[in-house]
Amino acid sequence: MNLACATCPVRDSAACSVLDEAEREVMAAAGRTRTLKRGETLFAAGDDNAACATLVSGALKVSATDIDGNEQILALVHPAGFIGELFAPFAQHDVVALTESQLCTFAKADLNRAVDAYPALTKALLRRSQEDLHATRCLLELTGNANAEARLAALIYDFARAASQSPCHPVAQFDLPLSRGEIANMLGLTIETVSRKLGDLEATGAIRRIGKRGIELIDPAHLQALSGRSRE
Amino acid sequence: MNLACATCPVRDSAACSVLDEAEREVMAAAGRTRTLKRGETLFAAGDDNAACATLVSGALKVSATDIDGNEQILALVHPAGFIGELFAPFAQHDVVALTESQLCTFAKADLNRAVDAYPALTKALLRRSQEDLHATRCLLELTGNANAEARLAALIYDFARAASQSPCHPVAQFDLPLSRGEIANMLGLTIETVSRKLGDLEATGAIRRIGKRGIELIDPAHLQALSGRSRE
DNA sequence: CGCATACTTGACGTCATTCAAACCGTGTGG
DNA sequence: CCACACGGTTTGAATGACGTCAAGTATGCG
Repeated sequence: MNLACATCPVRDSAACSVLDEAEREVMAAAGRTRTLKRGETLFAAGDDNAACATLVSGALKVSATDIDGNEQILALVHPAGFIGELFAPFAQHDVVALTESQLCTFAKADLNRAVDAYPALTKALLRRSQEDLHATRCLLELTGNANAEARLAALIYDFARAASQSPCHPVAQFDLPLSRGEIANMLGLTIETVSRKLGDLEATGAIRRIGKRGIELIDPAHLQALSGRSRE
Repeated sequence: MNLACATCPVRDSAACSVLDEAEREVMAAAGRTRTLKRGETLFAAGDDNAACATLVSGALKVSATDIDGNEQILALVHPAGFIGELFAPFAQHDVVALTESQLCTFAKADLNRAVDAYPALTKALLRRSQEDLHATRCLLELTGNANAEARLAALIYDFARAASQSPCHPVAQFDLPLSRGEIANMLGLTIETVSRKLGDLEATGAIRRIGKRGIELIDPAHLQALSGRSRE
């Protein structure tokens, strides 16, 4: 199936938005759309020829699995995000869909050709890569010092902002995109601790839980204070 | 002072190595060399117009400081490494010299011009950025699950490999580039725990301590096993 | 209805932190 | 030369936060 750039929801925000019409058509001819259901993997660590992709809709997780089989979530990918290790011969991590997701995939060789042909694309990918780097460092910062409650507060606050249209204001109510286990894997905690601290946050009036996944922000300022992060 | 690319030790490995002679001369005209003593900062979080730089010799740390003044080391920079957030208006983190270091610095505007003019440079920076991203994710993986001993074992093993010329074989003896406090900040531990676990590693015969900073690898395989990482 | 999966809750154990004191190498001044 | 102070490090004992193990409670699906 061919790409439908004309109706693409991330047409103006993904890396390919910097291309002109002609360039975009060449890319579209090389790419393929793909749909992943929740839990399906785009590629796994060790795969050679792992594809590159732009996420059109849905959400992905980038994760590593250690020798004992414990998963650690290293990053989340939101729509317009780019996946792909252009220069590594083998994939370093697993990439799995968190929800039903649509992607534009490109063979690594094709994308490398595009990078050589279209400098603006390279620059756009560099920009995304630096943003990814920053996001990863923020997560590192969070899991390095903070206690369980602060980690959870920060994650909830981040999700509340990600769920919002406006870049900086959190939305009042949203669904967690991650299961308890995934939250635990992301924050370096256990399922039980996540569950308990969620209970604590609810008891102190910072949030309210709505079903399993739903969260309502009762006291966003308190949450933000707990998370120990003023700006960002 | 102007750049002396002809005698530059990272001439063939830094991002600028992809430039041809003419391009390199233009870059050299825009850049300045700079020397930092241990503890001097290249730029601090919040600086606008923070410079970009290639590290020629020495070592840097990238760190964040939280509200209580706790430092967290997010990355180390080795020679040929590149520093600089091209697209962010303000610096996100602090960058400080760990040892006396030589750098080539460029104003952000100049580097942006170079990126627009030389696609090969952009691609080289993209490659470095993806490598940085991978390194940061490895650190995240380490601090996420592992216990104090495993973190320390992995860090020591990494340093032993970094100190070696050959990419993958650890050197038998080397000096830690970081103080106990910096190790603690990097691994999300306390000084005391680092000190104790170093003692444990010595007691079990994995390493031998030589003075404050020196480390001799007695049983590298044991170290690697402790670190819980088979490949990489 | 019965089973599976995800989540919650409780009791207990453990590892890292905290607080405190001692130690060591180095530089400074008497 | 010695005394002393100072930063970095080591060591010890007690506390506490999070993990582990285990049981119990939804929620959904065949």
